[in-house]
Amino acid sequence: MPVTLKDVAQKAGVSRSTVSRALNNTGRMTEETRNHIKTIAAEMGYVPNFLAQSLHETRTRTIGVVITSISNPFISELVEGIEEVADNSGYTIILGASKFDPEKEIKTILKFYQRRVDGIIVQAAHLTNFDDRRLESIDIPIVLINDEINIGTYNNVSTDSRVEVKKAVNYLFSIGHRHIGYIGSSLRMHSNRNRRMGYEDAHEENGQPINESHIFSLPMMSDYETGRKILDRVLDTNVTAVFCYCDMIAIGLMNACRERGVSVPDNLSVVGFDNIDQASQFYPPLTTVHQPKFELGRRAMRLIQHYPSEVVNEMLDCQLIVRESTRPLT
Amino acid sequence: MPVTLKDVAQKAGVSRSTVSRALNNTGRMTEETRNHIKTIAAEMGYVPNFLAQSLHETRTRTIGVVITSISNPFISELVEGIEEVADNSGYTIILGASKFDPEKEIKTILKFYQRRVDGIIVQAAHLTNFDDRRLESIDIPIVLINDEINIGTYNNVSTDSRVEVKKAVNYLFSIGHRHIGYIGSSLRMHSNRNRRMGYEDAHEENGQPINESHIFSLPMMSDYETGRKILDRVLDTNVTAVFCYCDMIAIGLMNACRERGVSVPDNLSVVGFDNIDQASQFYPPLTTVHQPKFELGRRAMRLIQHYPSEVVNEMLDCQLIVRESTRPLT
DNA sequence: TTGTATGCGTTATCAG
DNA sequence: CTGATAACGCATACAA
Repeated sequence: MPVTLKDVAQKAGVSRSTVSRALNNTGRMTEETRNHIKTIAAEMGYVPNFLAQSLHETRTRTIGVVITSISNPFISELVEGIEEVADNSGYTIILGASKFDPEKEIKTILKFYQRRVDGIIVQAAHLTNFDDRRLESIDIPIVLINDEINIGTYNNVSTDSRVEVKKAVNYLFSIGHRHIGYIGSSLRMHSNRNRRMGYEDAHEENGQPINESHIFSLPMMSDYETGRKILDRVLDTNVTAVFCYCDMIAIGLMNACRERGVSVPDNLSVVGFDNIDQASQFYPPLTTVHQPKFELGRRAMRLIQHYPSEVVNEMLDCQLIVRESTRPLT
Repeated sequence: MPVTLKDVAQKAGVSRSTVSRALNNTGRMTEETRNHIKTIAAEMGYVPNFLAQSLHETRTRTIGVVITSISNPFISELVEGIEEVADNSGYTIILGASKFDPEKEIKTILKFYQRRVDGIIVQAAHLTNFDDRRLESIDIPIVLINDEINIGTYNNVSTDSRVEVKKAVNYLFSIGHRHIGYIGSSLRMHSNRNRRMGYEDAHEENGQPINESHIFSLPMMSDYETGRKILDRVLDTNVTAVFCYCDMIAIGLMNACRERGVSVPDNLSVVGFDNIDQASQFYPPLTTVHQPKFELGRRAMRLIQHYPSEVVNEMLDCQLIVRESTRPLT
């Protein structure tokens, strides 16, 4: 059993309140008593019970972070950003993985609420899928990251993926491609839809018709496998370039290309999304849309700390990073 | 302010204890009252305060996880394993990043202790670097992961990297290599030393002398950059194969090779350690030692739950995965 | 079957 | 300057 205030008080021959005041440098007392008490507390290895403090202060300096899976590199960078800001201001984060299960997501949020976290950050939210009454009673700060559906209902720190994808596809048009594929991830309903709309926007801007048969997706958990498995179908069409929902899909696809003897970028240009570390380490280095992952996490955490009275939607800019997986169509 | 037991009690016209019993299905009462109370509680959106419960039960169902950096893929898989087991048994994990700073590591452990976590899992521990008296008072379960120095003092779930590296280097000898380099990471003092000893063991087993000039390292944070930057020095020697401390170093090195026109594996065989996802997605697919990352995390968590009375050191087996970054020397 | 009292560990208020 | 007391929210032993 840990040493309590009471234990220290007994040993020091004073009351608990005096010990508390001595240790917190509050109240008035001779430096002598204060130091005496501090010494005894240190000797006994006293460490204040954070639970008791939290219960009293009705705040926990804890932030709940709901993610789909921590082993996704995009997400782990996000979490790193959150953790950094949290740690710098005396907060601690608790983690919960939803595994893409909306019900699990709600459960995790409720679990965090039960733990009386001071705020919740949710990545990949399905919050309004169910008009779930269970969430109504939750009156703590909630910030979503890269949410594409709950805008206006919840605070959101995000990138405008529709616009960013449009830019990326526009780039493909600008270097001469006319038949461009879209490879999505049917598991991420909302963000996938938005990115696809960006793909369509670009076609419209360029006066190009959309060919439904150039839009691909598989309901797979593994992004690498999604990219890898889809190549067959892509090659059945006349696309000369593809935009992929995320870098991992792009990488899976490019690996399948190598196995099939399809050269990237000579036979097929590939664009990803996210700019995970791996994108630049791969060969050919992947042309992709850089998402400021670290900064998304940091902003989300700051938003929790300075919680706005009105719902806000912070938009962060992305950057198209042109590397070697794309080339002009000659 | 969240609804409390008292609020529900008032509305239901009973005492707090009755509400508590009704909700916890303890005590004896008519199903009618019980349901009545449950209904009211639900209507009011009552969610028990976990802090108060924890304070009462003197346990928090919380596990502190100390890591160096969550964005390292090896570590994020570890955490995923921990989280899975934790979640399945009603535990929640809190995260703290040490950034390779031993002092920060200690601080994080103390922070977790202050939060009265039920256990602490530490990756990359420097626990006995300082004979730090601050840790003496901590009497909660601690399990280290892949610790190479505190064996016997703390519980440890690990792989035997010395033996595993020896096997990997033996493999290189077995396919004809005689001049084998070792590329380390001087920031990971203990594990680096152990892996290097495995490298030396293999030389001894094969009756080969150790050439100190074949042992390389840089004090860099980025593993990719370490691998990339070290190639020049490697090429100044006559090594035909290198073992790398981890996959990320191997990948950085192989990228530098491509830029220099050095073919892997034709001109240089490369072996990594960890078998992160990226190892199989890279080209050439990396020959590496598979560490059971997920399982390490799971075992660590289980060890916390069934805490042994005597210090234990659980060893998990690795597997050499031969892929295409190595080839026999002809 | 239900209510009262107590304790978990801390801090703040209020007397002394 | 310091000590007793209440309060944070809950669960349980005990009393009714």
